[in-house]
Amino acid sequence: MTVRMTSARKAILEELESSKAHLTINQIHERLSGRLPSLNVSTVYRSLDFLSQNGLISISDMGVGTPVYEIMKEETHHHLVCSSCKQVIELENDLVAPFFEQIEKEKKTKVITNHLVVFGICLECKEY
Amino acid sequence: MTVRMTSARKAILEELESSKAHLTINQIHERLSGRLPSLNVSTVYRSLDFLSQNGLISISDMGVGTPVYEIMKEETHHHLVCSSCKQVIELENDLVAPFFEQIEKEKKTKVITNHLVVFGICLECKEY
DNA sequence: GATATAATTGCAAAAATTCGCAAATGCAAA
DNA sequence: TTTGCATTTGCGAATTTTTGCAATTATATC
Repeated sequence: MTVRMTSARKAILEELESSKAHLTINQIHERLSGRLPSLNVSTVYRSLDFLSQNGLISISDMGVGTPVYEIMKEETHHHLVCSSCKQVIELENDLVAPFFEQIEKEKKTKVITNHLVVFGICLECKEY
Repeated sequence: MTVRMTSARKAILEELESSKAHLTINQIHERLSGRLPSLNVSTVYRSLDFLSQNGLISISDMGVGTPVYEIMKEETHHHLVCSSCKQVIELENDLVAPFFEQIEKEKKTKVITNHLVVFGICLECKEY
């Protein structure tokens, strides 16, 4: 089983790379349809699945209804999402890394959650 | 807007309560069709959504393809899922609570993630 | 470069999930 | 208990996601 870097996969990676954003399936498909007019949605689904299985992109539920996809760089990054206003707050690696290390130590495992999403209520929403 | 405890919602809660397991939508619908023969799938979807919005159940992606639902008790509980063998390992609250407290302190937020799922590679799978 | 072959894609059909709306049903107030 | 009414449900249709299979296309080998 040899892995192929096909035009669909390459285009998806490039799009995620340049936009540096959380994109939904539809956004990805739309943005690519100019370049690859015959690109089928099912191929987008399968490609995203493949890329995430291989650690090149991350899939996350950010509470917007559908999962969002984003490029994965060396550095992991994590978010707190406000369940009320949907605001996304960054969780610095310094905050998360010690927690992962603790899990690895106590459970003798290797944590590979590259994009942790924690839900909560932000400061502004708490006040009301 | 008054909230109603309807027969569908009650049945779902009871089923999740007694099975104390992570169940998929289909499992829930099947198990309830004896009691509530005319229960429609769309009602199951809507009820699960309602119950999780109101903090009575939790929805989690445990890496099995579809989300799983489970009853929420006072105590939160968390899991480590092995991406390779899909084994589910418990993460004790003592391990997770300090992390959440740290987030709350630094970000002035209230964390309401009642079922944190962290992915990784378990001890057994690491050895191969 | 050309060729062989297994991995990937497009397409159409199936399955899963969501949605609008009229009918049914809990709950509040009498 | 009964009534009034807003919430919820079932149903059918729309939309989204998954799947099987034949055609296409990347890559390894010559």
